[in-house]
Amino acid sequence: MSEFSFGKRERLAKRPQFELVMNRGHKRRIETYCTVFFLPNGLDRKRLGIIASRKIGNAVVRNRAKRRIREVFRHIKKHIEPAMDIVIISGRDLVSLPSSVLEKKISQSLPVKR
RNA sequence: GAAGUAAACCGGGUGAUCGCUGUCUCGGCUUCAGGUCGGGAGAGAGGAAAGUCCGGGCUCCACAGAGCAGGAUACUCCGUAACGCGGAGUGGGGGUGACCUCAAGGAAAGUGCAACAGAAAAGAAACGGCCCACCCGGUGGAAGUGCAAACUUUUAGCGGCGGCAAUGGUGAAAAGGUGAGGUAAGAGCUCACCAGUACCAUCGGUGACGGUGGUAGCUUGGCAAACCCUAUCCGGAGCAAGAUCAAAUAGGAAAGUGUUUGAGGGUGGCUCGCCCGAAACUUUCGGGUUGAUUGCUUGAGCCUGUCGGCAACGGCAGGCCUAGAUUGAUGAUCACCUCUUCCUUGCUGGAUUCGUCCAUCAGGGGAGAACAAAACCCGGCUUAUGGUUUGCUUCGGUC
Repeated sequence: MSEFSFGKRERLAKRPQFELVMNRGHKRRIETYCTVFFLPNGLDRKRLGIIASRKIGNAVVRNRAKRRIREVFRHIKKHIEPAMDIVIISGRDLVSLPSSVLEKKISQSLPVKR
């Protein structure tokens, strides 16, 4: 697997997994753009889940938000702590933000690889 | 050129890098199937994918059956798997016109409704008003008879009985309109013309209907997007349908009903019917699941040609395979091109209050590129939205 890929093994898929991270994990808000939760999972890889509710817009906007977060995660994932479950809740203003700025803001809020 | 009207088409393109989801394929590891890792090839949202408003396919409920209830539709013919959809027409209404538009059956089956205004809103009666010819009663005048009281006749006007529905500032709507005759006054009461209704004949049309001629009573209001009546159609639920596999709880406790005289279930309105059911079922308490595969994309499919048809559409021949996700796959970055708009520089032309302003062309820079994303699949409708082209109409200008 190449260093920028993002396959199914690296995703959170089920509702209980989401709830575990959001209840037990650390929470960081990045202004009005998004909210980040993270929790060590004891596995050999990190996993990402994205929530984009109907509040932020219609289906097109929600898809766009998910893709942008996924894109950022692909770029920054080699820098951050492995063995971590991460949940990102997209906010309303995230879509209008340039990706370089978004990438910087998210990577600052996550623990760096030791 | 401007304004309008109808229809058709497109839904940014190319390249590079990284990445996502299926399919096919090659190789490694493991293996009962298969899984996993890496590489390659090729595919990957829409005209509305949307709203979920109609209609169907498909699946299950019995083979989809009867009655009631309920719902939908409502000019004609055609198209279609079907429709509440489409096409072509007919008839109203609107527009100078191209064209647009119409929930377009029944109001002498019944029940109902009509604010305000108005005398009155529905078997035209009451009220105001008009008339008083006929019948009756007063009053005034005239004439006659009589000494007189009075009586008779006639006339004018009033009232009663009665006649009339033309008139009554309204109103969306007031019982055909105009003219003439007629009458006490009037009235389709009668007549002429016009409008409308019904029926008959005839011609054209598959038909809705239209043309022409005649007859009738002369005319019977509006609303059925009020109930209703008539005709036609509709069984219910939906891919979380349904099927298979695996795992888990396991045949737990209590109460009730019942074993052929049949409990209970299948079923989303009710009744019947039908099917399952020769034994279990229901309720409460307690416990446990809520995974994987399939359904799942070859279909009323798309394209091209040809034939039939005004058209919707259909027949035939050839070719093509074109998304199948499930926290839900199409994106990000960069470059160039296309379009729109703003700023700026310059040339040319025009105007000028000499400050500048307007138009065309060329260069540079910035910003923007709509509406909106499949979720079983089709046919429609509705709504949202950026453009391009073409036909036609009206008005204006030039030759």
